[in-house]
Amino acid sequence: MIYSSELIKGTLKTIILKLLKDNKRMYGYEITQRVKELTNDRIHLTEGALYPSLHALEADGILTTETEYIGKRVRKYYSLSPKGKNVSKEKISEFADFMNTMKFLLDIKTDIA
Amino acid sequence: MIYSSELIKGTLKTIILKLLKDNKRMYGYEITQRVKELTNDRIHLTEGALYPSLHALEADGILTTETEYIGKRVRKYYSLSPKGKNVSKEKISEFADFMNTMKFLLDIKTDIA
DNA sequence: TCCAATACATAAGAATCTGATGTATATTTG
DNA sequence: CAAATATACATCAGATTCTTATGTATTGGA
Repeated sequence: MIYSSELIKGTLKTIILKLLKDNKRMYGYEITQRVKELTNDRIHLTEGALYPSLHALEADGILTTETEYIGKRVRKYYSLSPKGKNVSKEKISEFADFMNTMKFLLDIKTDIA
Repeated sequence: MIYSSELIKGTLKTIILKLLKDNKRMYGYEITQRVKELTNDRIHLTEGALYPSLHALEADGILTTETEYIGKRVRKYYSLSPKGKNVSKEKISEFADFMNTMKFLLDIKTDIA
C-alpha cells in the first residue's frame, strides 16, 4: 500500500526533523531513500516537495548546511541548528500527541503497545 | 495543546467519514462541535474548511443530503451513500496503517495498546 | 434588548504538494 | 563500451486544500 498523498500532507517537516535528530547530518536524496527503506516503500518523498521544504527550514534557522563535493558532484548536507534541536523535539512530541488523539477519534487499535 | 494546523491537513475527510460511519447522519455544525468534544478542544474544524469538504464529498457521490427545517432555520444532514460506506472503511484503515508507519518512523510510544 | 450560539455559505489569499522539466555526474549492465 | 539507470541538485506551473474573513439569518439566554 502506498498512501494517498493527502495523508502525508503536513508530516513532511516532522519526518525531516526526526531523521536529522537521529543522524546528525543528511543530504536531500539520502532522506528520500532512507524514508523509502524505513517505511518499506510506503512513503515516497518527492523532490519537488522535499527541496523547498529543506530550503524553508534553513531560512527559518532550523537547519544549517555544508556543501561537499563527491568527485565532481555536489552534495548538500543538512544538520539541526541548536534552535532546530528544540523545534525537532517539539514537533515530534506534538505529532505523538496528535496521533493519540486521532487514534481515539478513529477507534483504531494499534499493533504494538 | 491545540495542534498546529499543518498537522491536521489531510485528515479532515477521514474524520468526517468516521463520524458519519458511527452516526448515520449529522449536519455540518454538529460535526465541528462533536470533534471539539471528542478531542477535548484539541481539534477545531473551521467552517471554511468543513463546508467545501462536505460539498466535495457529496459531489463525489460519497455523501447524500437531506435538508430539514428546525423552526425557520435550515439544517442540512449528511449521510454515507453505499459507496461512501466502502470509502469510509478504506480511508479509516488506510489511516490506521499510516499511523503505524509513522509511529515506527518516529519511534513513538503510544499510551494504550 | 443585546450578545452568544446556531447554521448555512462563499471567496481571496496563503501554503503546500504534484508532476514535469532541467542539468549534470557516476555507476551498472548487457 | 554504449546505453540505461542511479545519484544529486534545483525550479516552476498548476492543483489542492486550508485560513481567515465576510455575509446572511434564526434562536436562546442574560
